[in-house]
Amino acid sequence: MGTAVGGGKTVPRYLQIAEDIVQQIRAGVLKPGDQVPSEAEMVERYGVSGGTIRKAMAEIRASGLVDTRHGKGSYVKARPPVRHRSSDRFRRSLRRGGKAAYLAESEQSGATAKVSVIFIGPMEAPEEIAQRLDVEPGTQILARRRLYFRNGTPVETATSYLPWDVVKDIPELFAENPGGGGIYARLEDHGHVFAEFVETLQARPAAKAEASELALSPGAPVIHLLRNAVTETGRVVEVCDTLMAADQFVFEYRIPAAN
Amino acid sequence: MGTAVGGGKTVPRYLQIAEDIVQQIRAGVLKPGDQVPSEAEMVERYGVSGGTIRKAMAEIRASGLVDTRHGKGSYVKARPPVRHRSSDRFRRSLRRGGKAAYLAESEQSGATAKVSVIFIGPMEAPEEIAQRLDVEPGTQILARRRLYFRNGTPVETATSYLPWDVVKDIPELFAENPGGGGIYARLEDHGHVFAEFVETLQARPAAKAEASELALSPGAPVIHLLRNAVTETGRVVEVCDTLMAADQFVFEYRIPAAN
DNA sequence: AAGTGGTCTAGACCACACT
DNA sequence: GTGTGGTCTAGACCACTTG
Repeated sequence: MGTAVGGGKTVPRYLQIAEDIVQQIRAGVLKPGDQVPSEAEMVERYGVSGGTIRKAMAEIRASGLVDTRHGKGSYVKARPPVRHRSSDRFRRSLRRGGKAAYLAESEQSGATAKVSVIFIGPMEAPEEIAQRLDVEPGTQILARRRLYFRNGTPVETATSYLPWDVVKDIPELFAENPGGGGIYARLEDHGHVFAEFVETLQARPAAKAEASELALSPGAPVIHLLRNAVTETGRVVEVCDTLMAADQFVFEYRIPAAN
Repeated sequence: MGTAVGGGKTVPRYLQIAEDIVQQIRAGVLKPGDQVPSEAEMVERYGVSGGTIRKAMAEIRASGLVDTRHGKGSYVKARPPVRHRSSDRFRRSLRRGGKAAYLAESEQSGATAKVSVIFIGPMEAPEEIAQRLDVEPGTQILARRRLYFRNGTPVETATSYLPWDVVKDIPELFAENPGGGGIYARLEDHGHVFAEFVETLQARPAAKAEASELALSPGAPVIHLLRNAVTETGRVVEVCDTLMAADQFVFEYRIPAAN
C-alpha cells in the first residue's frame, strides 16, 4: 500500500501513522501524561489491521516520546529536563561543600534525586576491571553498586570497584552513606590524592535486562561510561562502571589545548 | 508460545531465535561476509511463521552485527574496529606533524579513511551556532560541511562554523583541503591561539534522514557532538557540529583533578 | 524467472492492569 | 470481566537484486 507523495515515491502506511502521532505530541495536541489512543482504537481510526498499528507503535516508541506499559496503554512522557554532566563535577571545591557529585548537579536543575544502594561488599575482580585496577583477575575487591533516581524514575546504575588494600582501612566505604563529599572525599582523607580521571564513553542500544532496569524501551540508547580515578602516585584506586539512559544526560568536557 | 526455562518464565520464540543467530555470529559459526540464512529458510528451520522470523531479524539487526539489503539478504558485518576518539587529538604536536586529527587517529587503527566535502561557503548563522559564536543570528558566517568515511562506509558528518571576520583573511579555509594540520593549524598560523576546546555530547536515536546519510538502521543510536574552539583571548572562533554513528566510536576524556 | 526482504491482513490466544 | 498490549499464524502482494 502506501500513498503516493510529491516525487512519486511511496511511504509505508505504518510510518505515516507513526509520523501523525509523533507530530500530535510535538505540536502539543497530545500533552505529557495523556494516553496515546489504544491500538484497537487506532485500528478503527486509520482503517488498517492490528499488525500495521503495532509496527507504527514500535516506531513511536523508538522516538522516545512515549512510555508503554503492558495492560495499561501508552502515555506521553513528561519531558524530563536533562541532567548536565560536566567534567567540572570532580572539582574538590564541590566535594568540600559536602556534596557528592550527583547531588551537586541535580540541585542545579531543581530535580529530586535519590540513590538506592543495591549492593556493597567484596567480590572477585572481573577481567576488564582487574586490568584497569592493575590486579589479578579474581582478586578480592570491593564493589559498591547503586541505582540513581531522578523525579522517581531510574536513570543510571553505577558500580564502583576498589582494590581491597585501599578500602580495608576506610570503614566509611562499607557504609551505604560514605559521608559528605562521597567516596572520593574519603579516599583523599586517607592520602589518596587524585591527579586525574579518565573516562571512556560509548553509546549503544540497551539490552533487554538493562532496558527494564532503567525503565526504557528495549533498544533505546544507553551510555556506557567507565572511569578510572588516578592518584598522584599513578595508581588507579577506583574504577566506576556506569550505565545511563541516554535521553537523560548531556555531557560536557573541557579539553585544554595542550602541546 | 515460548518454552519454559529454569525459573518457569517464558521467553518469546522470536527472541530465542534472534539470540541463537547472534550467538552463532559471536562464536564465529557465521563469519564476517557470510550470508545469514534467508527468512524463508529460517521459517523451515525453526518451524515458525514468517512474521515471527521478521521480528527475530529486527532484533538481530538491532544488535548491529548484520547488514540487511532488500532483495539480497542479510550479511554478517565485517567487525569494524571502532575509532578511539581521545581528547588528546587536539594536541598541537599532532597537528605540527601535518595531519588533521581524524587522519592521525585512523592511521593508528589501520583503517582506510576518506573525507568528502559537501559544502564550503557562506551562510546565515542559525540560532544555536550564533549564540556559541557570540554573533547575531542571521549574520554571515563560513560553513564547512563534510562527510567522513571509514573503510568505505560513512561514519560521521561534521560541519564547522566560523565567523566571517576570522576567515576572510585566510584563503585556505575556503579550499577543500586546508593544508597540513587542518583548519586548526591555519587558524593558529593567523594568530588565533587555542586555549581550550569545550565539547558537549549527547546520544539519541537517529532520525530517518540521518540514518540514511550514515547508512544506519533507523533508530540506531547516534552521537551528537558540539565543540567550541576557544582562543587565549576567550573568543570562540569555531563551532563544530558533528553527528556520528555511535557503534563506530569510543570516546576518551582525561579530566585533571582540579580544585 | 527465481530468490530475497518489505508491507499488510484478519484473525487467534496469552499476559497484565484495573475495577 | 473488560480493556490493554504482546506473541504468533498463514497467507497475499509488492519491490529490489541477480542471473
